[in-house]
Amino acid sequence: MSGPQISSVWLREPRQSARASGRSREEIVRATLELLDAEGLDGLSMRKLGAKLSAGATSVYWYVENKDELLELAYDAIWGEISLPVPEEAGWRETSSTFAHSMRAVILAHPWMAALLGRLPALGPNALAMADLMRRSFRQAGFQGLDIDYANTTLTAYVFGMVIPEVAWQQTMGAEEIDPKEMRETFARVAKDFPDLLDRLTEVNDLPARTVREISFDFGLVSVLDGLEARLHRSRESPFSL
Amino acid sequence: MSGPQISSVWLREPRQSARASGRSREEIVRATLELLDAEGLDGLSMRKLGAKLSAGATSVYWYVENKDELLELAYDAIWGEISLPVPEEAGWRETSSTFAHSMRAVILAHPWMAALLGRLPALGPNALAMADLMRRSFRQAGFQGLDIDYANTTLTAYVFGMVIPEVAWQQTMGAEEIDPKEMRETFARVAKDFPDLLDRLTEVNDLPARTVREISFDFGLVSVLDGLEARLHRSRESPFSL
DNA sequence: ACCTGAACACCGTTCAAGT
DNA sequence: ACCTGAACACCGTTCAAGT
Repeated sequence: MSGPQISSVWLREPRQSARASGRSREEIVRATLELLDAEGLDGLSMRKLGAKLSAGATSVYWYVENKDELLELAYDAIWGEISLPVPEEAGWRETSSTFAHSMRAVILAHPWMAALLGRLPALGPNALAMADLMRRSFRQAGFQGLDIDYANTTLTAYVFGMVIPEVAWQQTMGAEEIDPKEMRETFARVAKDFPDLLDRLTEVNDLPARTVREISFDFGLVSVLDGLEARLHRSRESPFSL
Repeated sequence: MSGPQISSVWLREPRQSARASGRSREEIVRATLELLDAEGLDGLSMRKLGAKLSAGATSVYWYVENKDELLELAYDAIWGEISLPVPEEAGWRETSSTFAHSMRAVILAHPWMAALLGRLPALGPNALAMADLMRRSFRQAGFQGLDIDYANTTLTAYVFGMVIPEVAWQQTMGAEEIDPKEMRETFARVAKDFPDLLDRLTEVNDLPARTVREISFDFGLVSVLDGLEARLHRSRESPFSL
């Protein structure tokens, strides 16, 4: 009847009784998010969370099988902060673009998310709603069958892959004020045998790093969308080519 | 003279004396890689590594400032496994494609890499050599100035973003044999309110998951390269448009 | 120059016991 | 139904001390 399953909070019934006398799931998630936002992923421990809830060190284990389940709850809660247009009105390019930018913004605002991206099952209601909407958008664009999924995966991969290093960078820079001039010198020393890398140093004319990252994000996003659009046109010409 | 720096093994002199009487860096890295490949990222601890080197629990701290430095060494060692064509001969599309596929293969072979992608500074010799070669490739393609960097970042982000979830998936599936039929039923239950997501279930006609992931990777890769190429043509027509 | 061991301040998780 | 505390088996890192 039941072999091993993917293990996820969302695949089992909450242990709570109907007439909850204990803590509610929202209460626990709220405390978890506060801890994560304040102290980062390493700052969240079951003991601290217990304390924050004025409970024992291991009380949370009654509500949650393990720490990963807790993170799943927090993870999905954050996806709830993303708001997307109606694809049938906005069109697939604008929907994709809004999706990408707003995902980026939300992750930068909750940097602990970066370490979770792609690592936790995304089966919560908010994640599912997003996935559903994005599929609608790509279907409406003209993709069919598995291509809907591939297009969505491509876009999401791009966003994940851009934002993860961006968070790391933000973290490093935020830690202590780093002198950009000195950083450049250090880099020049390390890269001394790599002429093409050194060229970059002359090319980063003094735009603020944040601006460069935003331009970079847009550059790649437009490329990805252009690439998807090109495929769309090709498959329209010969819909059975693959 | 010296403010705070980015902290990296590659930015300081190795503590070793000229006539090394102790362990060599290679020895330590080799042991680290063995531990990581055998037991994963969580399986690596300073104590276990000490034991593997027939040394005390904290001996490695003489060679390395902290665990992150150790991971930096392992990280760069893996990039050494990637071999790329000469871009001037292969052309930028083939170079990019080889880069992407071989990066993916190497990470899937060393799954612990996934958690490190984009999180550690990539300042080791192998990482720098790769970055240098990819810049050469994109410059030769016709990109100029910061666009060289943007193109490279876009491609790398795509690969990172695709591979991270793939490793997670591989991990889940490898752990215990999961019945695909049952998984599908479970998913149908969770996604019952999302019509477009449910459609996917009918579309994943029984291709093996591994094949689907490979097709998916290629789909996205071609899209990204097409998108970059489109930009290349645009900027050739009006090179000063941006 | 290189290595050790004890010690500090933590972890996640289990489980018997309480109410 | 919900919570507690002790206990287990770990961590990374510091540091005085050894050779």
